[in-house]
Amino acid sequence: MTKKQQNIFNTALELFATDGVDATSTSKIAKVAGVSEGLIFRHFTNKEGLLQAILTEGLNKAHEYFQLIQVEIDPKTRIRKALELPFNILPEEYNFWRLVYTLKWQRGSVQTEEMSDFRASLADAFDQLNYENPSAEARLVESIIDGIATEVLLKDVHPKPLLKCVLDKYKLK
Amino acid sequence: MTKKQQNIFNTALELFATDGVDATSTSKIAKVAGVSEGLIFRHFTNKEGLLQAILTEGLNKAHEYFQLIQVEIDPKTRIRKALELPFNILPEEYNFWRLVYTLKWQRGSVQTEEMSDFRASLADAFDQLNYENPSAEARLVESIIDGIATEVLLKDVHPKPLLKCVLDKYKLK
DNA sequence: GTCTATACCAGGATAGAC
DNA sequence: GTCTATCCTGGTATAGAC
Repeated sequence: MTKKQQNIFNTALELFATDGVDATSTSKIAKVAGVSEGLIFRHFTNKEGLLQAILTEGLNKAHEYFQLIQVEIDPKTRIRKALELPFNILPEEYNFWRLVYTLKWQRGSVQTEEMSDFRASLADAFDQLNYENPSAEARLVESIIDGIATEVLLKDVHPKPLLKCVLDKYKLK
Repeated sequence: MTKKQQNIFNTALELFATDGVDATSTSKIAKVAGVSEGLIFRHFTNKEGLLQAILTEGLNKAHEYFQLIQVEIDPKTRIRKALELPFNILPEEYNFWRLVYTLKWQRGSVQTEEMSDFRASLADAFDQLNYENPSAEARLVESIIDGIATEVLLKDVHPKPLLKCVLDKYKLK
């Protein structure tokens, strides 16, 4: 990736995340990135291509995080690490996740394959701990993660006190 | 509201919710609603006015739900009713809530005034029950509600098993 | 790799007739 | 209250020069 290509990539991510993909024009991306509009299309074919480039790059990284949790053998630790996920989002990753959460509502959730692995490994953990309904528990954890992530990404306050409350509910600590 | 005005209102809500506001053109709304495009502007001034009309109508109804919870005196019942919220969304209301959740990510959450009342009444409930950090608990409940609502609205499965799991965490039954 | 110029179309919005 | 016709802007995308 050349310098200017990176510029396009980064400003597009920023603008897509804050204003939404549809509300972000290629001309604005070019202007903010300090680049000619034509260059966007040279490098990324079209606006959709630019979006896809951003998504695949970010999802690869994200995939690693999820993997790190699934390899955890102790069920309690696995659940705890999952619940800690939204509290460990790095500031550099905010834009990406805001984009992902926005897109959920229009294009359907991005990538379902690795997410179902993640859910399965959570259900397995709850099963080991003899919870009554492991798969429901797994779905609940996912929902809680989503809910807290939303709070973190939108309110921009790092809500450490919340973590204590959640872990408490699961008698982890 | 005349018949056609209602048509515009309803199809706009539907399209806004599924495709997003920006991706929904006034011409498409007109076409689907079986109405001339000009009529939209006669009735709602502009696209933004149409959106606002939809939002204020829906938020008034929503406000009532929240009020119903806040008047509940027993703290346990109040918390339980709050947590039940996402499970009681009516199918007719799906589009509205999908729209609201979408807009969160671009325009900032719609109306913060009545929501902070709601949060305060939750914190108060936790306070009465001698929880360690009532305000954090209140925020957590809100996050859980948001997370589950997302699950309900996007996956379109009514996840009753989840309810049992959540109530369990709060020792409500 | 990058820029300028430009084609082309679609979107929001208005005017005026019925 | 409703429709048709139309204007104008701005958005996506391409061509060709440097």
